[in-house]
Amino acid sequence: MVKKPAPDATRRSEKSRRAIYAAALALVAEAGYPRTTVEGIAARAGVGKQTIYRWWGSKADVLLEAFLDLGEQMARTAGQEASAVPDTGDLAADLKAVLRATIDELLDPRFEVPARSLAAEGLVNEQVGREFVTKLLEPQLQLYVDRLRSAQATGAVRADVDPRIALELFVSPLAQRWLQRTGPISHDYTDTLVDYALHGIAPR
Amino acid sequence: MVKKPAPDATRRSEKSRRAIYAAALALVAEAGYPRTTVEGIAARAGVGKQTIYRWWGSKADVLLEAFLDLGEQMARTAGQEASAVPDTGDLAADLKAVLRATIDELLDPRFEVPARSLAAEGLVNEQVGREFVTKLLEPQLQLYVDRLRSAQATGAVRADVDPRIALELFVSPLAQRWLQRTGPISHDYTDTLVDYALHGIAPR
Amino acid sequence: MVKKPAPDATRRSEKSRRAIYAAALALVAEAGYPRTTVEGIAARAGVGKQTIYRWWGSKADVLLEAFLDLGEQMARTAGQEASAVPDTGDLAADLKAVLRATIDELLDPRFEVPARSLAAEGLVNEQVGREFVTKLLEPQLQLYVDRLRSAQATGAVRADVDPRIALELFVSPLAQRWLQRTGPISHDYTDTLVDYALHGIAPR
Amino acid sequence: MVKKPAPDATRRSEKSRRAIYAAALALVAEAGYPRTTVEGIAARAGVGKQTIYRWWGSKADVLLEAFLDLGEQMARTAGQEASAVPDTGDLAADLKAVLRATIDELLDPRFEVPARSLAAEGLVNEQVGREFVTKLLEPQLQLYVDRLRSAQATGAVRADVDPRIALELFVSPLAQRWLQRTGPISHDYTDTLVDYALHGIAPR
DNA sequence: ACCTAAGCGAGACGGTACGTCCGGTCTTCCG
DNA sequence: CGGAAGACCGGACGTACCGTCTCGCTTAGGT
Repeated sequence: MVKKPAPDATRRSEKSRRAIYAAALALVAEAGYPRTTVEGIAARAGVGKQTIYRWWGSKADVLLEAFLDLGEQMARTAGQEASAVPDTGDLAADLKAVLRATIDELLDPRFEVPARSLAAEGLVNEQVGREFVTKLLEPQLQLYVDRLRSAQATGAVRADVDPRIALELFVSPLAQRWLQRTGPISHDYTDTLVDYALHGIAPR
Repeated sequence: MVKKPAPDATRRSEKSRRAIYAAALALVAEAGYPRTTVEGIAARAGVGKQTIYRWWGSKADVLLEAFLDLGEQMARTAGQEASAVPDTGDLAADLKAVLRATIDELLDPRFEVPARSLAAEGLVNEQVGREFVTKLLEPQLQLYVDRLRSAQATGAVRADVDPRIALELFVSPLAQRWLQRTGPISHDYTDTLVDYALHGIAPR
Repeated sequence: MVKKPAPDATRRSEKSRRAIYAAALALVAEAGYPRTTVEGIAARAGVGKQTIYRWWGSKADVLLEAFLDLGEQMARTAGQEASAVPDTGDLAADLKAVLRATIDELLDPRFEVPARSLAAEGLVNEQVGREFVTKLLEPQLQLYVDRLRSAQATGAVRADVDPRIALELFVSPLAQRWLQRTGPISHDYTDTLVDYALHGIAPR
Repeated sequence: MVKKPAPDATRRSEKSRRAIYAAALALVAEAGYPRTTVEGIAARAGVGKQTIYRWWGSKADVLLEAFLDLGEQMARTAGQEASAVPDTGDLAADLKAVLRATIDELLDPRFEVPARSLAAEGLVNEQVGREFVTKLLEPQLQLYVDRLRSAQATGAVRADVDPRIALELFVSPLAQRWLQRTGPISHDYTDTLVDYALHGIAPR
């Protein structure tokens, strides 16, 4: 197998990298993913196409990193409070609060278009999908795992429940409604999901 | 606004339509969605490109109809038993059975590649997404709604539960694991989902 | 060799034929030859494409016949005086008069565009070229042959001169200037040509 | 008016340019002008279509330049003897010699097909026509003007004759017979033309 | 007066080429 | 030597026409 003689990352232009991220996000937001082109990103960033191909393998790669970078920036700006599900002792309340915040984020157009675009690419392009899940989705889900384990310690969740599966009861429905537009998403909706998930739909 | 003078559908070539469906599905299965081209479909179907553009607006449109057609054919071939969730009186068993069958279908490569491709396109292209949901997804989900309502009548599900939301507790997690590859899917997994959904994760 | 089962000319629609001629000439005049299409002619004439292909082999054929027809109509309208070079006894004057009239015709846009188009097609398409020459050009040139022969009888032209070649001395220069735009054409110019042709450019 | 941001000619690929010329001439010679396509030229030259459209505006433009280039090459190869009409003092002999050589060239298929094609295009497309005349035809004709002027100096041609018109007496007939196939072309024919042109067709 | 076979308008069809766009590579020159 | 610029080969796009092929529908004669 022939491999490119990997470029020297220490000499990489930070300015170009940032310009490319900005251009990629802007173009996706303005024109949508399919009408965003590598050529367009290069032109908008004032960068040669080769500079993009030198450091990334495809449009999807660029956007993925740009989006990760955006996430980091936002996290740094907003402070650290979001890096965990709160633990007030009231599991239902904690989950509802986080899901309400998630809804607000999902509806923020700065996130929506690139996130949706990456998710779409990830469905079809396994490599992008894996990275998307590993770097973006799974870390978020792990926070729920942590909170559920803590709830198991206090007896708020049965000990024989698998937290990684349990979290899907309320996270996946929201994800599907948002991604596939299978239904409206609202604070009431996620509240209901939490209630159903905690106590089931069968008579108690 | 300029509109094309809609072609005369009565003179449409049935042979071409079927050949196009077959070619589209075959190419998507072989090469994947992004490497499937309108030109390729036309060539494989032995059809002029214009014949595709005359009746469909895009690659996604063609594939959507081809997939719908495939579904109808399968349904016709397989008989009608699949058009409803079974109702043996044991809700948990019925749901588990249907979800196990769904898993088998999701892993059938004849379905997997085009379904995934259409779903991906639907994330990003709202029009395709709406049609995908309306024509394919929602009719399936409605079958669960029916079964849950029947369960409410027998008291197996609480009367105050919204069936359209309740079904997402077990359907959406499976959908997400399959679409986004966020985890393995197995019969055990869906059995667990049904148990959690029916009785909740909190202590009873 | 397979031959089409020649259509029955007796049942041919005269109305369609005339409409096609008119449409062809109009389109060539408006849009130029290369942008005139069989489809366009058919649409403009309110005729099916097959009706054109049934009776003609190509766009050039249609235009050629349309132009011949136009010529006949003009001739019929204008009377018969133009079907011969006048013979007043003064050869130089007769030739100059005819050439002046020819210039006026060449500059009439109703003739110019289709004539030029047909000539162009004829350069490259031998079949069209032959027909163009045989049916249009040669009959015109024959009139000069007749006049020159008459001049030979009166001694105004040497007996050993070949009239078919001699006429080219004044006709071909005009034709070339008009067709290839190699120079301006005017009454003075053709007068000069006649003088040079009659008496040569060498000292007498 | 929107204008393309003119490409940088200094970075143009000489190899591609030559390959395109060669392919264009070969295809025109083999298949004729109307069956020569930009796509075909690109494929034969091993070049992207865009490389053609970047530097030329149309098939005719390409062929015109290819033909000019061919002319230059031939001239460079053959030496400079052809860049003037010979001047032995015997005007009739000089003209006859040049016209005989011209006939040989006109019948050389390497010249015939592209020249005829360009001429045809030039009849209908004024821009091509102007360039064809300016760059190819007029420089050739100018050589006759020079020779005729020299003849006027020696008294072999009358001083009041316009050489630019006079040359058409023998050049245009040949041109027309060749282009429009209005008659056979031979050495005898051009000899006759020169005789008629010099001394006229009227009795001396 | 009816039948039937043709021409006819219409336009869908399998194709070819158009001129444009963009992907990914390669080359040139600048800092 | 990284980067900007952009020419290059390739290949798909969506459109325009080509010439062929049905469709019904007139519209004749021939019976």
